[in-house]
Amino acid sequence: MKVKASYSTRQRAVILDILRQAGQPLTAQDIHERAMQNHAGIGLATVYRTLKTFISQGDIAQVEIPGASPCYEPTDRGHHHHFVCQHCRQVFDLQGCVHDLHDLAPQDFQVERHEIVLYGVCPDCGRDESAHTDD
Amino acid sequence: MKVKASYSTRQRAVILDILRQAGQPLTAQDIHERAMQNHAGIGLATVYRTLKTFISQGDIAQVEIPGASPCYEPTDRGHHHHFVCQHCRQVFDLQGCVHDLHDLAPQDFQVERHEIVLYGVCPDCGRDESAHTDD
DNA sequence: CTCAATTCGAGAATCGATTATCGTATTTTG
DNA sequence: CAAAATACGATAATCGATTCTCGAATTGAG
Repeated sequence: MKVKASYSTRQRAVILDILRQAGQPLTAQDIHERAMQNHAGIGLATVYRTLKTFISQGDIAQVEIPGASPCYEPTDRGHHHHFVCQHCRQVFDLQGCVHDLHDLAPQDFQVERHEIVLYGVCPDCGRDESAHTDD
Repeated sequence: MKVKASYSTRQRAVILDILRQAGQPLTAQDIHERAMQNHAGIGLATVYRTLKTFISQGDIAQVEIPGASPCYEPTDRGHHHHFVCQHCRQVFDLQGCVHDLHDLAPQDFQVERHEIVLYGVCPDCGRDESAHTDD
């Protein structure tokens, strides 16, 4: 059973690059839009196909955030968590973690991993907010 | 603008009761199934309609968990978090919380709330697992 | 360069969750 | 109990995310 060959294409390079440059998780839509801007002509289907390929190769991970669309990010960023801006819906990476986290579960639960998501207002939107006082 | 009246119906009582008895967040499907068992004849549409009503009244809250279907739970349980069993996909309530959590975000982010989700194996599935050693 | 393998693009199709539709049934009010 | 307001049930429709389809284009080996 030989592993199916994998061609290196412009599209794949672009998508991986976008994700690496981003510094924050992006949705498939985000990636698609940026790909269209930077280098015209990448179909949404291709974005999904490519993400899938990279995910199975372990280069990219899907990030699911309650209240946000599924995002994708490179796997080389180590353990970290996320912040979701309730204004612009963007997802940001956070550094660090907290301990004692697994103690939240009773003894008879085996905890294998955890997710932490902070919600609030990002710096950009915070600036707007103080000006508008809207929402 | 008067607030729309709200009739008290068998269906609403049943749904709220199911949710209160459950002790853990349930999906709309879960609720529907249990409602069918306990008291025949509650449509899925009614489940959603009723959840929506209760949510707007503040009696029920929707719980979104990455990797799980949207769940619903009574709001009278105070601040708590959740555990998702990677085997049976059930969502459990956890008591307690951790501090220093909001420090994860840089100063210029306004943190308003947070979510913590632990993933692992629940007691029931852990028992099975040790017997089968499968998965 | 040539050919076979692989990938692409655009749009249709699918999927799970949720909402809308509409005729019927139930709850309130008096 | 009668009438009006509200809710129900079954199913079709919708929604966002993702996958599939298939003819055209690109890539890698020789």
